Amino acid sequence: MSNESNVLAQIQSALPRLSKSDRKIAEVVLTDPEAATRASIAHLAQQAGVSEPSVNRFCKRLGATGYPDFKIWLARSLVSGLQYMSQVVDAEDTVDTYPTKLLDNTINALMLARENLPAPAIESAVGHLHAARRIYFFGVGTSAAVARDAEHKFFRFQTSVATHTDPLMLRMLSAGGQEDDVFFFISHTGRTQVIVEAAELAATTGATVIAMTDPASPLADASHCVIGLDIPENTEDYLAMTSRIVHLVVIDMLVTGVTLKRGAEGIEHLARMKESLLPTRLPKQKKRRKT
Amino acid sequence: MSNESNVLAQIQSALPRLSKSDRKIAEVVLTDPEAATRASIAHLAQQAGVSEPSVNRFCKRLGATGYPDFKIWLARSLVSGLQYMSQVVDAEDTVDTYPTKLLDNTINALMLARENLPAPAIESAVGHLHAARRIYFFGVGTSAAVARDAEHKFFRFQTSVATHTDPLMLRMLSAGGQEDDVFFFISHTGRTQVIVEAAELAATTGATVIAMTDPASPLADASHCVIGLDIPENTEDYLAMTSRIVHLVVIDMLVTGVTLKRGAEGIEHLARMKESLLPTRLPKQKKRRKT
DNA sequence: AAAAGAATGAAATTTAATTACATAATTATC
DNA sequence: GATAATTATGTAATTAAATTTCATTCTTTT
Repeated sequence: MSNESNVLAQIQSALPRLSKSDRKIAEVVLTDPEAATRASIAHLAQQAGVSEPSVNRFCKRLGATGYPDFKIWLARSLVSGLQYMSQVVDAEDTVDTYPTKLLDNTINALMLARENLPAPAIESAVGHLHAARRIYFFGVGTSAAVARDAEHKFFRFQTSVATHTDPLMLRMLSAGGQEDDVFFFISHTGRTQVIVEAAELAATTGATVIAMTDPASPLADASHCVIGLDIPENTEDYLAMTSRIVHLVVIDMLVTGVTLKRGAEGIEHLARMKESLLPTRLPKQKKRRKT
Repeated sequence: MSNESNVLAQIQSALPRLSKSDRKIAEVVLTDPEAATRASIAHLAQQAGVSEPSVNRFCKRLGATGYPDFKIWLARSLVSGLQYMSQVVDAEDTVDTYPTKLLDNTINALMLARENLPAPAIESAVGHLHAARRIYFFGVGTSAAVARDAEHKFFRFQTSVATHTDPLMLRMLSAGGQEDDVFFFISHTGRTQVIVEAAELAATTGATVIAMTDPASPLADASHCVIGLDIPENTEDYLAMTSRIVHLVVIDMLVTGVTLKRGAEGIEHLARMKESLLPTRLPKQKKRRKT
């Protein structure tokens, strides 16, 4: 919890966990971070209705060495007009506003993930996936797309991979897990019944169960290896799931990790695969910018 | 006189006009601005071999109210830890480096897209999709996942939607296009033969052809409406396609746009759909506190 | 209901930044 | 080329700001 880039995202995500006065400070900062970078500790304390030491402690808890340092962090995360908080699209939005809102939400989710990357979990997952004889990627709803993407990527290795969304298939395959099998479950909430049940089933077999989900969820409890990501909930936002994007990038990481583990041979294999796609492409024409 | 968003450039250009000690200070700051944001006035003065008031005056001459304010300016002209250039993953990378590289590439691609958002194209696409009686999302390879995601999202409206990857199906369906049909093609390069051919076929029917692709490509030429995105090519990077992520977010935009166009009725419909998912979830457990 | 623990604020302390003033360097003028 | 005027720089004093210490008040736990 101490990466200096993006304090704002950090504060945003920590908000629910904060104490009363810390929350008051956080709110003042989030409301007008720009102003906060200019304010003295006394001014900010007064704004939030708390004491100066509280502000100081707040800063230190976030990882800064003190208030001035915190202001620097703040200034750094106020880049290029990007909105740092999760924004909800509403009926008043137009084509000039909602695309940016969605992009900003996504970028912020990624920046947040960047700060609390579960490197050990990723490393362990890479190890399991590398060693696996057979891999199943399971996800339903929005996560089904992520699972399929993972399948598509891992298919390029010589490991056998499968994805399913049918609850029956899920349960049957999970029950039939074997040593050297890896079951990889994807679920933002970790509370989707079919998925949790399948994971619990798979865990009773000798297979390895990996989950990309909320670490404080039933799915996480049922798994051997948990890739926990700090993603803002944005439940209001039923249209766009930012978590899905983060999940996809994590899949990229896993593929990359496995490729690196396979060494030269693996990298070469991928290069060959890529070459094999060339004939399906038309020749490149001169670039002509269309506005 | 005081452009706070670019102190570094300002210092750089003022360099020749500066006095002896000011120049010394400027050089120290330019050499390692990052460090300067963390240094105290005493430390910086010592580094430059000048007195503290000299540093203070230097800051004021640049337009800041004082040294701490100057540090804020400096911090703002530096961007949060994020690496700006596309980085290539190589064999030397470890679990501590490649995940961040991939994330940075993705974030940068999104930020770039954010700067040149083709709002008119999005608006026009939204109009077509809204009016459509039937929608086909076509993409192959990595873009197939994007197409499927789009299908999954648009399925929630009452419009009929379909995705296919089979070249034969693609061609057949494209040839059979009708007025009120929308063919939506997804391809990063815009040079995938199957896709280009299908688009050209579809364009000969009365249907509307939309493409999310490189604006300077055969696919773009064949389409009625082009959503052109400025995405770094990163061809080296055969593992992770950042373009795919940008495409997914654009799909989110289109879904959002159509929902907004449908007005209250549409939004309500989506809210209902979301509610219908609740019973498939296990109850939420208490959130663990994290320090 | 009591005890332990965490959170908060008042006051004291320390640290950092700024100002005032004196001295040195530079430039302009004769 | 010397001297006055101006500007630049540094030392020391001052002020402002941030931090630590410690006592008190809330929470939480048993």
